[in-house]
Amino acid sequence: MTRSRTELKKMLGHFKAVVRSAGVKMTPQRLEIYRETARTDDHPALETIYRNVRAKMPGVSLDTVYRTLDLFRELGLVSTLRPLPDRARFDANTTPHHHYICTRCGLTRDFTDPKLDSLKVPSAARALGCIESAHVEVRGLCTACANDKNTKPTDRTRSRRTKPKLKRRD
Amino acid sequence: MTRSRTELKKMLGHFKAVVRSAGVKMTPQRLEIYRETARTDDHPALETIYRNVRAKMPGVSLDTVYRTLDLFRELGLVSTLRPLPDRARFDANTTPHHHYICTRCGLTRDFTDPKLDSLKVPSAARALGCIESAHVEVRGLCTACANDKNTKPTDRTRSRRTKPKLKRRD
DNA sequence: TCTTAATTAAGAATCTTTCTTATTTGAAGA
DNA sequence: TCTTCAAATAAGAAAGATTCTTAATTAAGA
Repeated sequence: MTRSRTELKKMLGHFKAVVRSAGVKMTPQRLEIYRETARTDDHPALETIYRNVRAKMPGVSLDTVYRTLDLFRELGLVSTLRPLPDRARFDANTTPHHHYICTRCGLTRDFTDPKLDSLKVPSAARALGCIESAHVEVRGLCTACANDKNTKPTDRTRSRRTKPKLKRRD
Repeated sequence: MTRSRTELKKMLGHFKAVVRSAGVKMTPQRLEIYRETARTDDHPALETIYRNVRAKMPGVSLDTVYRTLDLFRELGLVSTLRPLPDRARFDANTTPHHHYICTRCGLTRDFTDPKLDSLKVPSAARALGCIESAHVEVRGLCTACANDKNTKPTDRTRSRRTKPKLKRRD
């Protein structure tokens, strides 16, 4: 679903303000990658973004798209439907429950709550198709990560790319 | 968190019943992979399961773990924290909203609902760490997939591995 | 026990993600 | 506007994750 012209303009304005105040450079690549990500509400996969950006800017490298989307995520400009990077995780608990996920180390814990279990799926969702399951996903910084800056990431074999520190202003 | 012996025994019973009624073979590899997945509620990544299974059965191949967990998912014995296979998807909408995800084609749609937006995070979740966000994830078969058995998967470049059809009994 | 289709191991192939290096460039200050 | 330089980029290599191919093994029904 394509976003309206006015909505897109508003988002682009916000994008530019965030980039400026974060003290990172505004490049044509970043502008185009943001524009493409914001163009629709389809939640495009990275490969789709890459393909569409290249149609306009043939020289853009795949690595730039990875780096840029990761930067956008740090700046809060985009979110990902799962913590990136992470792998699929498996859950043998087939009873209704919900998840708490640490955005830093990937720790994933079940929690239950009677009120949430009987959660009503609104008609806006039911209109999209049949419902198989509904659960709440809570994200945050787990206690261990909050306490210890050096906690080892859980269940993650690959280390994060080293990035230059963001110079935050104001 | 290790599951209690009684709970594990109950889950193993369920596992065996499902395998039998689905008409698929019970193999030592499957039993061990299930046992390992059900042993804790840590939501292990595939690589963790593989490592632990190999400690007991050194010959098991990585491919078998992939195939087996995918089978378990089809049988409803395990769920994954994201539809498998899929890639990270990006979302430039930074306002509160929720997601509907089609388990077949990966279609991902936003929906909003005032009641869900003001969703209270229960203390069971708050005990695990600080809260950055909370949203509802609804899964099901989207209208297009329900209508058309040949809908093309959205935004997925790789085709699923061809699998033998499950012979369902009863 | 015998038979056979399902399942597996092994390794190759493919795809995804990250890293290294050399080059280019945005933007702040002269 | 010009200069400067840290930040950002392209290109390709490397590493890692996932799937496929093939041949051998095996679970489970006859």
